[in-house]
Amino acid sequence: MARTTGSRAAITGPLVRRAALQLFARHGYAAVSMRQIAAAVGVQAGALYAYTPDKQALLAGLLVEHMEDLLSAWGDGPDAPPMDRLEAFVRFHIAYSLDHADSVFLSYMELRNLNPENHAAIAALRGRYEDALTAILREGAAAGVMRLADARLTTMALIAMLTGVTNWFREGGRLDRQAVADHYWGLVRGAVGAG
Amino acid sequence: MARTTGSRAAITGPLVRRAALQLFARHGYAAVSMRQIAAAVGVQAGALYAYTPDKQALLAGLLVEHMEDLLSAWGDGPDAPPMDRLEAFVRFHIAYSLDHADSVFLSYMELRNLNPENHAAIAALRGRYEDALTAILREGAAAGVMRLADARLTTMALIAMLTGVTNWFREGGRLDRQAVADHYWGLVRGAVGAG
DNA sequence: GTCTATAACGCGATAGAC
DNA sequence: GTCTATCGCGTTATAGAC
Repeated sequence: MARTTGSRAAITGPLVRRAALQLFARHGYAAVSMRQIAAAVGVQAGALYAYTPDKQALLAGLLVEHMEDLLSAWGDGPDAPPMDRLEAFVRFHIAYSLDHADSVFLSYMELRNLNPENHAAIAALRGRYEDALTAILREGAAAGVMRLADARLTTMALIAMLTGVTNWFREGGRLDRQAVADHYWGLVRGAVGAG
Repeated sequence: MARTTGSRAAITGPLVRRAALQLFARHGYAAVSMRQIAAAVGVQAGALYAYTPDKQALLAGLLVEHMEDLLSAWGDGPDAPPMDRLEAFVRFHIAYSLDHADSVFLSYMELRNLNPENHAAIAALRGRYEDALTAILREGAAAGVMRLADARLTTMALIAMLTGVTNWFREGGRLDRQAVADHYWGLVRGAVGAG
């Protein structure tokens, strides 16, 4: 068994990523310096380069990690009726977005700071997530329980609507999470012609 | 009549703002240097300070200008029936967002780079725009032609959905602007219970 | 694995000539 | 109004000690 006493790599690594995520989301990738990240973790700037080859790889790693976590968290039940699956998707997407607001915001805002390869990788992962909703919508339309003019457009529209909850929702505000999710589900149900 | 021959202030000023808007939208405020903006305009960096006291005032000016233009472009017809006004809002918002994609993106992404006073000014202008939609929804609900659980939540949800069109719409793609607007209007109609 | 020190460069902003 | 030149500082990234 390897001796790790005295080494803090196992905890410093995640700390670096957590600090970078928070700072990037709050101030923007370009506005955050490696020194700020290091200070948040409690190490010197040079030490960060033991955990990432450079600043952009740090960002790309955060976004890949986020998309993979999102995809694995969405556990669809492919045998359930389409309306049940749609409701589950709506409630899942809202809850996940609110629980991971920093990651969600970052993965919408900082795509432009990725090089082409990293950008393509993230876009592909996002496409798989969108496909999950599109599949539900197509099944619902085929089963006659939803009325859709265009499944792909509806996918993009609904995801934008649901993700937008992060722009205004505040814990302890007029509506709690349950009420917000209920209201969004009502809007979605109407939008897919199942009001 | 003042002599202006030899002075290019009248054209350089707008050029500076146009270049800054494009670069800020493309790369992010923090990632763009005054030297880059100057190069895009064709002057030296120092010359920019004849048009703005500093970099942040340049950003704030762009955002105020955008919100004021948006508000004045939305010419509501308060006497029309609520469903007609809602349809007009949907089509206006989509068209305006696609026509001013850089400004729209910037005013969502770079609020955090404003100081508190500038931030409050922009938020107030945005609130007035949101109020316009909320008013339409409340009238529709009162008239019994819309069914809404919560007018303010619906406002935020619909604006996020409509603005999201800028994330995926591409000129010359599968759907043209007219088709996109028609489909979004169908979604909105269903969402407000008037499907 | 983390430190100090530093290389190499770009930044926002200003001063003063024209 | 625009230029050149410059100040003072911050940046990413690396080198080498421990």
